[in-house]
Amino acid sequence: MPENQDFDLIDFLPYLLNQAAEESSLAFHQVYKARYGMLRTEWRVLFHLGRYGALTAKDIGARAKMHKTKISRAVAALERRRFLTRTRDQRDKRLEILNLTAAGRAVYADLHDVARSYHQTLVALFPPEDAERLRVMLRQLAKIS
Amino acid sequence: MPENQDFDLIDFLPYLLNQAAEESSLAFHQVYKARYGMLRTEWRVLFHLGRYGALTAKDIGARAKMHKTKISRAVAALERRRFLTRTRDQRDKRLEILNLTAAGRAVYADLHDVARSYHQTLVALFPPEDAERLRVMLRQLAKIS
DNA sequence: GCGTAATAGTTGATTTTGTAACTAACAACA
DNA sequence: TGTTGTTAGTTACAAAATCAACTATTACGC
Repeated sequence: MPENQDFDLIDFLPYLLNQAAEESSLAFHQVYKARYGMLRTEWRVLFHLGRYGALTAKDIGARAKMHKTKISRAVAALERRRFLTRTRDQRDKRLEILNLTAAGRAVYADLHDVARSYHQTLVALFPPEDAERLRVMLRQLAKIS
Repeated sequence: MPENQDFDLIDFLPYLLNQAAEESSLAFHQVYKARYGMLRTEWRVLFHLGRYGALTAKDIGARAKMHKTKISRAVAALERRRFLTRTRDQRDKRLEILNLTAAGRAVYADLHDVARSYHQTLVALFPPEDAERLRVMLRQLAKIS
């Protein structure tokens, strides 16, 4: 059984993904940092709440694959800025239901627009069909269903 | 000019790339952590030295897009474990030429093999042609500055 | 119901990263 | 030559991530 002796670590998929992820995150990261002083964790929490509506920290953790301590601190930071509110679930008092405030939704709308246009410039690097295949493959690798 | 109103942040390319990168790095990360107690920065430095031979910290920074302080600390850690040695360049005494020791090369060979087989299981998720396109697209995304 | 295990979320201690200031060596040029 | 600017690399301090322990609540087995 022939081993592929040509394997080059420079093409190691996790490494390539990392490089592409870091490079492509950079420009957008500048925006939410400069405009709203947010960290990546905070942007992610905001994004999930804006995208899916009311969620608990646990829900966000499951969807975004973020550790609960990161979420806890991000939620606290967003609450301090009045971008979200917490409501104790009366059925299960361990749960906190998180909701964006009007201010939080405005930030979400703004960043959503920036993200869309940035996404489009990235995707324009490739023929539409390839871009679509990339999307599907990345989802598969991320195990998002 | 029609804006694409269907844009869904869940398909935001930097986000997808991040998720895919993290998910796909995980299993390999466990290996170098468990076997050699290495951090990701240390593995990256080792990988570049194993792949390209003698380099300076500056070279590694340019190739891996790592910040010099990360490299400095990773090099110090690898030196403590006797995985590499430093030699002052006599032409330019600011430069330190880094070389893997025999022990370092053995670690590199081991991890290279693990990476290769892991890479192959990942790539096997896709038809060869798609995998190749993925590789090309990721390289392109990694070069955006 | 009672005791034990599991879950949601927070907090504190430790580790790692990021930022900026620093040393030492080289380069450019008057 | 000497002054100024640049580069390689380290270190100190601040920010953030990770890990473990903790509280409060719910679920399960009996």
